[in-house]
Amino acid sequence: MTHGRLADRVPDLAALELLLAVARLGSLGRAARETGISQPAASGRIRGMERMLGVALVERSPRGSTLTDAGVLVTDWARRVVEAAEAFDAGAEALRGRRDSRLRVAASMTIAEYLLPGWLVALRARRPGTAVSLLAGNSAAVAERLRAGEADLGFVEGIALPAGLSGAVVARDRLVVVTAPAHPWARRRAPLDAGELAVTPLILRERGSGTRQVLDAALAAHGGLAEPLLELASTTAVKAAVVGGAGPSVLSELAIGEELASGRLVEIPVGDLDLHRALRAVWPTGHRPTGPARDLLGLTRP
Amino acid sequence: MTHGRLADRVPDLAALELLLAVARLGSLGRAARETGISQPAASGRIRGMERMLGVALVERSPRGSTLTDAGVLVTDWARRVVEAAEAFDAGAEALRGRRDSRLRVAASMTIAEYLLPGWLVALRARRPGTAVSLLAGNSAAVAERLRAGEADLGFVEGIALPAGLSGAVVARDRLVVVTAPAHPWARRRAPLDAGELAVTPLILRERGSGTRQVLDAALAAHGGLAEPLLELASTTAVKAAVVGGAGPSVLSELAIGEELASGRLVEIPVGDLDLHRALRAVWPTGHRPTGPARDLLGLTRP
DNA sequence: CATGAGTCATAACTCCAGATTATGCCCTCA
DNA sequence: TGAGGGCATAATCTGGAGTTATGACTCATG
Repeated sequence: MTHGRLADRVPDLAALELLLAVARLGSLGRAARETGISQPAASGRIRGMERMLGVALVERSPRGSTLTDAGVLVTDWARRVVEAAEAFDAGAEALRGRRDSRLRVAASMTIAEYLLPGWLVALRARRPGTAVSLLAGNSAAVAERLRAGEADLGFVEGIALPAGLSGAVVARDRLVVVTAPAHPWARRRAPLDAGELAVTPLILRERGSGTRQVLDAALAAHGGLAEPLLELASTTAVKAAVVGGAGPSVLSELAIGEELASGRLVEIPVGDLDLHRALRAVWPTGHRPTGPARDLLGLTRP
Repeated sequence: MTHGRLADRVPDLAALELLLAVARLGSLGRAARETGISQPAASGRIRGMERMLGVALVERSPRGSTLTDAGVLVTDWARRVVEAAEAFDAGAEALRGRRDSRLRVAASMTIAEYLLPGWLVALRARRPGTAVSLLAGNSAAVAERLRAGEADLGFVEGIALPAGLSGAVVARDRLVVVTAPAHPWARRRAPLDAGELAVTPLILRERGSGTRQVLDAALAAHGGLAEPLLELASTTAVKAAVVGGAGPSVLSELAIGEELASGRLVEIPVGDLDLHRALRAVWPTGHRPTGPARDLLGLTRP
């Protein structure tokens, strides 16, 4: 980390949105109007970004503004930030949503964290104005909500479908054995085998997490999981412990994309074990999703 | 899009960073110290986020603060925003970098847009303080810089290695035929074949883009590309035109992940055409990368 | 050419979000 | 029982970002 806070070196969201608008509309004034500020304010903000970044972003001319070469790149990077912010917003809105929402979703943590916000952004684009409420919990809690009629659609990551529920696979996920790069396993030439994994104490989430259930079931033939090395409350805490070299763990590939790409974590292949798992949308048997629930379901498998 | 600007509904980056610090450190005061503000300021900011989101995020107690259930979710979503901002920051810093940087990188647009920022974040984590400068252009420009000694490492997406350069494949990419969901091709049952693709006018980037070269070469046996329907200057403009229903296009899968997931674009399978392409790191033959260039190269294939 | 409709920049003023310091209460632990 | 860590409230300050008003420039057009 360079010294100096990130916020001092990255323009705020309003400025990034403004830049996207300028790129799209080709004029500071039009972008200003679209974002609801005055033209001088827009001009100033863009100028401020250019000063902050030390690079000219837009070419101003008496008949409009176009992006410079650097501006094109910056705008693309800005778009990623704005997209992440949109996912945040969609998720937060659902979290705030009250009981009377038109679509009440219950989802397991992994799905709520990594997949649902994107789906909600898409739903918002396709069916604007759909009020969504979100409740996150483990598979049992999701099933309970559905059976009690307190949720219209659920998402779970277990192996078996909870009793009384029907479902459809909406995505696949794979559990991955990971260690810090310095761990001895990272230097193995032969893949790990299931027996070794079963006898090794791992860093895991608390009992009841979907990840842990699937893993335990997959290792059943080898005696099941060893007693955990550490039990932590959140996936993030587990990742931090593994990166810190505390020991190996098994995590969803959804959770570790960034860490693998940057080399902070290393994947350890396992020879004789299939750790794929299905992520399912679920609903009470007999109550096929309708209305907004059906819309959302439709989005999850393009 | 809901009315009301995104920036009014998503906390600013400083607040999100603060939240991550609270999650990590378990105390408002410690998080405040780490982020360089006073404890009351931190308390106020968190309170402000909770008011903005309408959800309690942290459980305050006389011996520290821990995240609520909702807080865990929000923190995870916040982390995505912060990571995107870090990529933005790393990219922007490189863009601003001057000639005397320790590592001068030249990259094609696609790589500079989608892959390089992540690599730079990782490089910064592993070799803090490496000054990087970035220059983006097409393959020919990258090759020119390298031969002139004005860049230490290049990244290109062409088919053939430019003369005088050696390289190593660092990633693979696939070109994808896409249309809006309403386009007739989206309702086909049989995959498209190369002959059809070759005679169909497409929406494309301007001549000279790596994507267009690869596509033209792949279709050479079928008479090459038809005259384009539209020629646009940026990938973003192409995407917007396709989403708007102007016609089909062929784009890198790196560029359209979000649009495919949300259903704004539809992938059209092509039966008899392999549109994979290699993304390569390149350097002048005989000058194997050393120092920072070697560090960066090492990061690109974990 | 003169005019009007675009564009963007500059200037003067206002205002509030978010910072600071100072302080108090609460809990825990030695 | 006092010390220390943790959080909240209160009073105050300030700078960034907004606003309106205006001017300069370019271009299409009658």
